Amino acid sequence: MEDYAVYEARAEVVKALAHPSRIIFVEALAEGERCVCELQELVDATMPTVSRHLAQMKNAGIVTGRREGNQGYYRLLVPCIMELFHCIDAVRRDAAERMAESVET
Amino acid sequence: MEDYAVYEARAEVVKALAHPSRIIFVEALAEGERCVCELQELVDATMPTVSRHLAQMKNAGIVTGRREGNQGYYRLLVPCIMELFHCIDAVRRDAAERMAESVET
DNA sequence: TGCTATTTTAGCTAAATAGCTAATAATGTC
DNA sequence: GACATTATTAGCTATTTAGCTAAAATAGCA
Repeated sequence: MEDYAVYEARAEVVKALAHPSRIIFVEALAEGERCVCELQELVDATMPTVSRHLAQMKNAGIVTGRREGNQGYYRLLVPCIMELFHCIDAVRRDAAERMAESVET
Repeated sequence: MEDYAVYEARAEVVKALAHPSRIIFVEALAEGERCVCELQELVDATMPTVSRHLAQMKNAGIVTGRREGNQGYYRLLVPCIMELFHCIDAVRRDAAERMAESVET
């Protein structure tokens, strides 16, 4: 309760990952820099929507953007975020196992 | 785009962590099982609100709950989630450094 | 300058999330 | 059974988030 700001800050970063499209972007950016147009092709959304997602991720400090010519490029600032997804996939597998068990029981 | 469901599922788990109170609960539960009343004391919210947060986390497969007497106990199912917070704190430190640099420059 | 391509911002609406109070369950005790 | 305690669920309102279209930047090129 005392340094609640720390938890709010953490939540901001987590929120910046809490959307299917943004997770897809992180996964793509983990392999290297991508331009906005490439990222758009990965999801079913308009360019403005993609741009806003990227802005949110940038604001949270997850990615950084640069401009080259008339197109924008983004790259992942924190590769360790990929480990999170491995962890999450483990969570999901565990949940699936518990479901299976409870059916048996 | 083809197995979009995987990304939606991941997003559900991430969303279940995307709130200051829920992050506080995860941190507390990382140290061991806690009853609902103990968790409530950690945050500024009513019992129903705490209960809903815990239900969401349970639904996402992050925690599991049991009843003993007339009080409920929860425990963390996936300790690796704590690594996420270390990663996030690193993200925040990096962001702070970049801020400092951009001021100098 | 005028035109095109790419990205971002503005302004709006619809949907999701978070919180409360009140009501209901579930247990334990007298 | 009556009552107290703890937790959950229901029903509601306020805030936040996500998406779109339209408009505005930004950069390249004729």
